[in-house]
Amino acid sequence: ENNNYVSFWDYKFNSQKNLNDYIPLLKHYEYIKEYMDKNNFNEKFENSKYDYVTKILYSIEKNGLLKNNKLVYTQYNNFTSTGRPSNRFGGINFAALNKTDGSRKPYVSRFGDKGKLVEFDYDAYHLRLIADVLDYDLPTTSVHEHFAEQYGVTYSESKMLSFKYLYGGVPYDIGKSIEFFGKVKEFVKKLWKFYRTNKYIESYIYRKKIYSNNMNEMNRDKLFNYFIQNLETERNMEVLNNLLPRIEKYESKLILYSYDSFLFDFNIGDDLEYLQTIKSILEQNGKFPVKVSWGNNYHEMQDITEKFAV
DNA sequence: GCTCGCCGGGCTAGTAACTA
DNA sequence: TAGTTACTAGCCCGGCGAGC
Repeated sequence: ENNNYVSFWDYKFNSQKNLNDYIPLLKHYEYIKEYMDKNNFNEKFENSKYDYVTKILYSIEKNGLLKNNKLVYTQYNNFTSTGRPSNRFGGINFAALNKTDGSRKPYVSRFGDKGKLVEFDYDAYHLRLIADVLDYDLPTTSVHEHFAEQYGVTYSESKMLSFKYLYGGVPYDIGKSIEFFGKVKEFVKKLWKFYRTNKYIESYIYRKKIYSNNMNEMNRDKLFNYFIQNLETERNMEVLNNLLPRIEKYESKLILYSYDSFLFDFNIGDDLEYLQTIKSILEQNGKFPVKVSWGNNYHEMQDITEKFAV
């Protein structure tokens, strides 16, 4: 938000009571008025799906993560402009935990030597999501290797190029030579045309309307980014809505949701059956393959995907 | 009552993390 | 290409006291 006093107080004095003793009421008025003026509140909010989105995110929040012998909690905000929940609490942005500098090391299992942290990561998630929308068959093996062969480059270069094409636009020659990106290009074009004509688009699963009068400086690639992040979030919520009731009876807990990955605090007593149930539901009959890793802490995770090979 | 200068809050822009 | 949160630097400007 533009009114910086809110973020300032939240950052410096988030536990301070009686804020009205310090902040004039008119400052609150300025903040709320500015927000109301900028946003369209005329549309009635009728999408009941969001009731369970809130419940799902709460069911993750309440489990907490064990850090330095005490539980720390996260807080999800699912009303972001992209629809993708942000996640922070107590000065930590959990979606931005550094992977290499040891920031993740203090997070361990609450079950001690009878527990492990287990992470399920979707392989090339956005590429597979959009392939599903386009009804295009991608291989169940590594997507980035598949495109590396078509581009004639290495695995890491292929990953970089696919991201570039997906979010920065598909070049003419790539659209012509690689069928998948040709279809992506066509889809992005149609989506943009619909948005320009109708002044909104709908999210793919919940049919939530995204209105142009609530968006700043929209362009074709940005719109596609919004569409795909909404798709990712809505599909994840559908999957979690299916998964959570099935794993309620176990001791293990889902403790962190990071867009294409799900972190569980696994009690070894729950056995392989628990992990196989999760993998199977996340993958949806192998349509969205996941990689599995585990470790004694969130920094030192080891790939164990092969242990699940049939 | 006017001017000047200090102080500190308001605000913007930017960086660094991470995600796809 | 898009997003979020945490945090910092530095400029701008208004409040206020001192001095005349």
